[in-house]
Amino acid sequence: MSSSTTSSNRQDYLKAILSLELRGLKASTSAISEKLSTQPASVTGMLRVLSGNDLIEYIPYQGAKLTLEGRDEAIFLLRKHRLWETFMVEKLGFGWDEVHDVAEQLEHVDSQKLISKLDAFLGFPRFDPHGDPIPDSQGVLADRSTLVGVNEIALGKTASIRGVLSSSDSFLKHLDDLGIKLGLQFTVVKVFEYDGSYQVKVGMSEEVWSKKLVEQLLAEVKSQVDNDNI
Amino acid sequence: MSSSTTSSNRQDYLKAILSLELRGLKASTSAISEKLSTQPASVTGMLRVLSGNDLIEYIPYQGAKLTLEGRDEAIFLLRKHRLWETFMVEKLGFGWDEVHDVAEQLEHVDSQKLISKLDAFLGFPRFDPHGDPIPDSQGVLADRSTLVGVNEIALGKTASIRGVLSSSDSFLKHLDDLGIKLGLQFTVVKVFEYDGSYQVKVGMSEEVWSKKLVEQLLAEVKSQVDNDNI
DNA sequence: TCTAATATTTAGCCATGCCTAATCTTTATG
DNA sequence: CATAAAGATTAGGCATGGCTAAATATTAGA
Repeated sequence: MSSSTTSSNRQDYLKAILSLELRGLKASTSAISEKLSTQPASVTGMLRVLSGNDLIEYIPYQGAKLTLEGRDEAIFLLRKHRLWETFMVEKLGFGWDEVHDVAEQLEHVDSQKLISKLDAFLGFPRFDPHGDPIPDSQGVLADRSTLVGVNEIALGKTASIRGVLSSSDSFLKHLDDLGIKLGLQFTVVKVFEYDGSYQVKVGMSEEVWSKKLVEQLLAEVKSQVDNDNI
Repeated sequence: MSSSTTSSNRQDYLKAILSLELRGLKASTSAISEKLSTQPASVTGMLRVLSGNDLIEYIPYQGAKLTLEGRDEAIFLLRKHRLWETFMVEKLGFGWDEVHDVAEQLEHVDSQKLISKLDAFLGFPRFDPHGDPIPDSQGVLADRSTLVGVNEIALGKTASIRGVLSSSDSFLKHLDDLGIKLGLQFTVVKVFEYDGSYQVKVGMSEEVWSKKLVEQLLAEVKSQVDNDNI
């Protein structure tokens, strides 16, 4: 189906390197080893292999850089991961804090056709349940700058949740407990400062969003690079 | 998620053994090796391992038998395989001749919860697109004896396609070409003998079902054991 | 700049699963 | 029942991808 011949294992390395590059960090041996929970010595061995396959450029002691080919493959993994997460949340009713580990497995299923059909089935979503952009079939990432923080919404306006800036399990669980889901429509009822930060009261029910929640939602879009859901 | 700790590789062995047992054959070294396209010597090695894990009973030169535990695991694989196939055909619009290989990968994804949610999403189907029964969450296989062959349907009656008795790619492709899909409703217009076999003309369009098709659909349910879609 | 701390690589090993060749067992046949 | 053919197992390797310990580079601090 797909032309990929890279093993699931090696794909994990490509993902780890992409994740580092996306946030502007150097893909050093130790950074990769930490991401994958392997020993640095193991990473060195794999970097040699990936380099031999022209998936990365690797100079000893200097870290790794994805080649175009390696980047394409890593982006496709990202696409698969985020489409599967979207599927699980939107269609199967998973909580968005539950889907990462399973998507981690699903993304290694090798079939171009499966993914393009899944994409169509989901209505070609541009963002996943965490609000992270889903690469399209050409590997292009949507621009998230069209999204605004909750604090930017005028009083009385109606909007809906498209994503969050942190995908820590505890935070997502917290949102679930508050009844806040992806796609939820709400009206801004009141915005006020509290304890040096914002509180936003919305019309979806009587809850006042917690301070922590608002902080997360207020964060600048550029802080997104800290959130890799890869 | 799932309690399974059996590697994908070993799972393939369990599936192969189940497939043989379901059709009443002995799970001999050579039979397994043929199913998996490995060398007999490799099978011997793996049977030792599986036996050590109490997934099979293995007596050298005597073949393998699944233990209860091994059988449960193999049945769960069958369940996953057939649910994924159903998903791909019913929801994603795949042809039923295209889904086997991908399901082969998807079935190794390890999450009980994913499968029970998928099952619910599909409406707890009892048969997959090939008409093979899908084990329920308790591992119980539905009884296919409620299905009847096309020749058993009285003239003028309406029925719908629930499955076929052969899942060879060429046959499924042939059905697709004729516009015959799972769930298709039709009315029996005419049944007649031709060249020693049956032809059935149905009201779905002007096609006369081909001799080969009719033979397949006429076969007795008990011949199902020849058809393993595992 | 020289050294100490940190990062990286090399060397040597282990486990998983596969393979071929050689050596049994079992089964089938005269 | 003896023996050949067929089937199964053991022995010895190979590739992948991990690990630890030891050696070597790089970087940071005095």
